[in-house]
Amino acid sequence: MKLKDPDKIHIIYTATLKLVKNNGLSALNMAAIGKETKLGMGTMYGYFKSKEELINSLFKRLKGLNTNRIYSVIKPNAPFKLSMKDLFDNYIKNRVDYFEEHFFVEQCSNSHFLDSESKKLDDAAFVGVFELLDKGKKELLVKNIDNTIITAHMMGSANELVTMCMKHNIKINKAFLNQAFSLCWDSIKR
Amino acid sequence: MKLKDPDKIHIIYTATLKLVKNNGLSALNMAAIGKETKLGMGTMYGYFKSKEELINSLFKRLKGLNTNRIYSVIKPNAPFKLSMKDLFDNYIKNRVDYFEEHFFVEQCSNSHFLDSESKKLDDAAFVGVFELLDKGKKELLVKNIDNTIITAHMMGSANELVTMCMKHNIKINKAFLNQAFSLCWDSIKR
DNA sequence: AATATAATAGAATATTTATTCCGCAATGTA
DNA sequence: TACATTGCGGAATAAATATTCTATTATATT
Repeated sequence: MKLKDPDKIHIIYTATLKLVKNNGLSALNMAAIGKETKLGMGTMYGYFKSKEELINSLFKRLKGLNTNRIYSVIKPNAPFKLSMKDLFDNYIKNRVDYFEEHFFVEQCSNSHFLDSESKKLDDAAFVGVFELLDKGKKELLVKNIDNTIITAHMMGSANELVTMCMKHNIKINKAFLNQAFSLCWDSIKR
Repeated sequence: MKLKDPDKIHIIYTATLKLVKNNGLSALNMAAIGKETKLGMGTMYGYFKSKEELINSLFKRLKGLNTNRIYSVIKPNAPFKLSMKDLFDNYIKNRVDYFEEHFFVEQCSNSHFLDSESKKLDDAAFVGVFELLDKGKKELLVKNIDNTIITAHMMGSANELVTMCMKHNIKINKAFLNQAFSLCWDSIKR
């Protein structure tokens, strides 16, 4: 007998990300994935029982990966401002390096494709920032403003900066990161 | 003879916004619009020659409306910080009051539905902020950081704040606006 | 009120897209 | 090498959706 090719799922994922980046989630269809991967319909449906399952499966995988990647950078006993800067830089670097993935996740978040399990995952991403902010507040380094507001402010800023850079083809370097972080730091510092 | 009902376009627009808010752009279909408006297919196709034209027509209308609404609040000779605060408050109020409209615009921006004309419109929205920032820099009130970065920072922050409020059902009041603005102001002030 | 014209509803059709099905190919096992 | 089993491609089918068509209705004009 023949065994399933362990690479095919990855191949399908990669093609899906590329297609969504180029045409948006709303234009994604199985025929296009088949063309891009050079796989037959039957093959794809051997790995995913529907288009919806494919989308949700990829979404969940990416959510997990990205959450790990982002927080892994915080060093346990580093001073607060440094942790903040590491997190900020890493977050932006991540958004750029894995642009396609983030774009896909964003498109899914506002679509009708996500099942309830995926939607849950979609929420629990900010926890690590909250913890860090609490530490900063304890040390009287951070304004006494609700974590939700501060987090929205910083994440929103970071996301929009990346979107803007991708749009205008701006290369992100140290100087850029320092300027961008200085805006965020000055906004939250006590 | 009978004349076209001048309200129908508006009725179709309203239903479209509602449906996209509830189910996302990718789930929008003409049958659903027909059901929501209680109009027949033929009627809708009397006003729009295709689904694509309907989407683009609504997109263009909203882009124009919103750009006007946002900048109309700036008083010509007000001091810089006050102009900034007015703009900020008004922008957020606008995002909340016209949530459906902004959501629709956002969904369209990342879809394959927009024609080239719509895409152009999609860009030219930040000009007013740039002008204001230049004024602030001339008065040495604003950090000497590229306008694009500052604007992305502030817009990103404002947008995410609104998204967050809508998600957690947080009511936006004066205190909230002041806190949110204080973050932004401290980040850009020299 | 009668007529002509255009709007309208919704069924019929065309188109697009998801999913299934089946013959063939590949490869583990004996 | 032969067999059994499962993977695979892609045509066939099903389902969803956009668009057109036509009989009917409404109303400006006379």
